[in-house]
Amino acid sequence: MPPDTKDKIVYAAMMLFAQKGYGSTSVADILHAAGVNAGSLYYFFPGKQDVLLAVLDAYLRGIHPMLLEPAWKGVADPIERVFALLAQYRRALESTECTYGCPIGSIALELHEPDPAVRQLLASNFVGWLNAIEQCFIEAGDRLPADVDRRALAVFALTTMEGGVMISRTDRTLHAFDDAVRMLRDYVNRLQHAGR
Amino acid sequence: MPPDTKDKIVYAAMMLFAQKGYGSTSVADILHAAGVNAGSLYYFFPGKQDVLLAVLDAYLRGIHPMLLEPAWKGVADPIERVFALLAQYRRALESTECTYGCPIGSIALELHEPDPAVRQLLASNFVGWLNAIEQCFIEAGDRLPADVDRRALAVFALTTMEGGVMISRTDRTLHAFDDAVRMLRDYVNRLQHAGR
DNA sequence: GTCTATAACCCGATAGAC
DNA sequence: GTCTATCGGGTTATAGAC
Repeated sequence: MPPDTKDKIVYAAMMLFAQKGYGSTSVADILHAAGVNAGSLYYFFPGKQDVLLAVLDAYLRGIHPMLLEPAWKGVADPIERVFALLAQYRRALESTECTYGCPIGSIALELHEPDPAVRQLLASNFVGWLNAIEQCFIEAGDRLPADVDRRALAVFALTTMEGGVMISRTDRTLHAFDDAVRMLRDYVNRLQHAGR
Repeated sequence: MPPDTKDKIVYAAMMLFAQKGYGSTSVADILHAAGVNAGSLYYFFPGKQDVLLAVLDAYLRGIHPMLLEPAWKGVADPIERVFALLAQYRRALESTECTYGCPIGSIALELHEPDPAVRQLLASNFVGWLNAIEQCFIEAGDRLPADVDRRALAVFALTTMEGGVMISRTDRTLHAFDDAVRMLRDYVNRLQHAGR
C-alpha cells in the first residue's frame, strides 16, 4: 500500500514547517517536496492553513507512538522518564547543530494571531505533553512531597525544555539547554530528599 | 527636538515586530506606522533586515533603562529583583490578554535560519538579560549554597520566563506562566533554606 | 533627505482539460 | 484525482524628480 497523496503532502509539510517555519514555507515548497501538483493539494485541502491543521493533528496523534514511546524505551522509572524525554529533545538539537527544536513551540511563537482552530490544536499538543508528564509525577507517588503540585511540575518541565531549546537554538550551543535541565534535575532531587 | 525619521522607523518597526512578528510585518506596514515614505526608509537602511538589526540593537541598549530599571524600582533585594522582573513580563501578558510576550524570544523562534548578524544580536540580548540576573544571584551571596551555579540559575530563570510566555500565549491564560514561576520560586526558596 | 511611481518577483489560490 | 497554465494581489526594493 503506497502512501497516498494526502499523506505525502502532510508529511512533506511537517518536515518543512519544522525546518523553515510555516510562513517561510510556500505551497510550492510543499508540492516540490511531496512530488505532487498544485491541483492535488487543493483537491484535498481548502488552503495552506488547512495543511497546517492536518500537520498539527498528526503531531497530536503522534505524541505517544512517535514521541513518548521511543523516548521511554527501556525506562520504567516515572521520574527518569521525564528526563529521558528531555534527553530526546537534546539529541534532536545535537544532531542538527542546535537547529531543530520543538516544532510546536516554534509555530506557537511564530504565529502571533493564529486562527482559533490552529491555536486550539497547538494548545492541545501542549496539553497532551503535559498530561503525560504530569502522569509521571503522579506515578512517582510519595517520592515527591504530597503538597507539590504535579501539574505545575509538569508545566515547569515543559518551560524548561521549550526555553532551553529557544536559547540553545539561538546561540547554537547546548549550554543553555543543559544548564536548564541540570537545574530542573537538581530541583526534583531536592524535592525527593525533602522531608526524609 | 522632534524625533528624526530614522528613529521613527525603528520605533514603528519595534512595535510591529513585537505585535505581528518580523515576517508578517511588511515594509509598507512600517512606512504607514511611522508616517514615512519608502524613499526615506531605503535612504537610511539597505533593506528590511537592516531595520530588524536596528530594532534588536535598540532592545539591547534598552535592557537596563527600559526593562530592568522599571522592573526594579523600589526593589533592592537581589532575589526579589529576579521575581520582580518576571512579574513585569506577567503584567505585559496580562495587559494584552496573553498576546504580548518577549519579543526577542518570538523573533528567535520565528527565524529558523537567521542571518548571522541577526542571530548574533538575538544572542547578545539573551546574554545581557542573563548577565543581569546572574548578577542578582551572585549578590545573593551565601543566601544560596556555594555550590549552586549562579549562571545556570539565571538560565533557568530565563527558560522559565520564555517557556511560560510561550504556553500562556498559546492558551491565552496566565496559568502556565504562574505555575512555572511558582515552581521556580519554590526551588529558590528551598535553595535558600538548604544547609541551614 | 523626501517624494511618487513602478519594476521585478513570489505568493496562495483557481480554472478547466483530462 | 491529477495535471498545466495562469490570475490577482502583495512583497521588497529601485529609479529618478524634487
